[in-house]
Amino acid sequence: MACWLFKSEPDVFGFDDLIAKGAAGEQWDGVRNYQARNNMRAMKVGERGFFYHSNVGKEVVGICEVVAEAHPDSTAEDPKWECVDVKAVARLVTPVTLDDAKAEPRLRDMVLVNNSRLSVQPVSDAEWDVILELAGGTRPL
DNA sequence: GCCAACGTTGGC
DNA sequence: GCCAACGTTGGC
Repeated sequence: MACWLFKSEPDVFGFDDLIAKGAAGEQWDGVRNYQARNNMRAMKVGERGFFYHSNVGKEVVGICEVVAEAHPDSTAEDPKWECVDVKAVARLVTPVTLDDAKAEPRLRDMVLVNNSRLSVQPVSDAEWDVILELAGGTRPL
């Protein structure tokens, strides 16, 4: 199973906002970037992703799970823009900051470290495990 | 608030 | 199809 990373500004839509949506989750709308859209098209129900807070915090705070595969983004005028639905599943015990990720040699090639502008990113299995290790694991919502 | 990096647009 | 101009993102 592939792993992912979703970026959002907590001022606009943070992890707590996703938690508030409950088990039904929420569509990850607003993406207007082909690379990010293509990443969402590749997602399968049940795959998990990190939830990263950009600008404010600059840290990975939780884990979410895909509950609906890519479909047209209802907030877009052009149906070429698609999005998946995700729900929150767990918090990280300790958020992992961008600085933490940059300081970790095993995350040298992580997209988060190298391409800060991509809002939906693939994460390798190895990177996934390293982030969880740095986070000290997860705790239930 | 600034600016670098990146992606998209549109003129040629 | 190239590339300059422009807009946006996000770290600092």
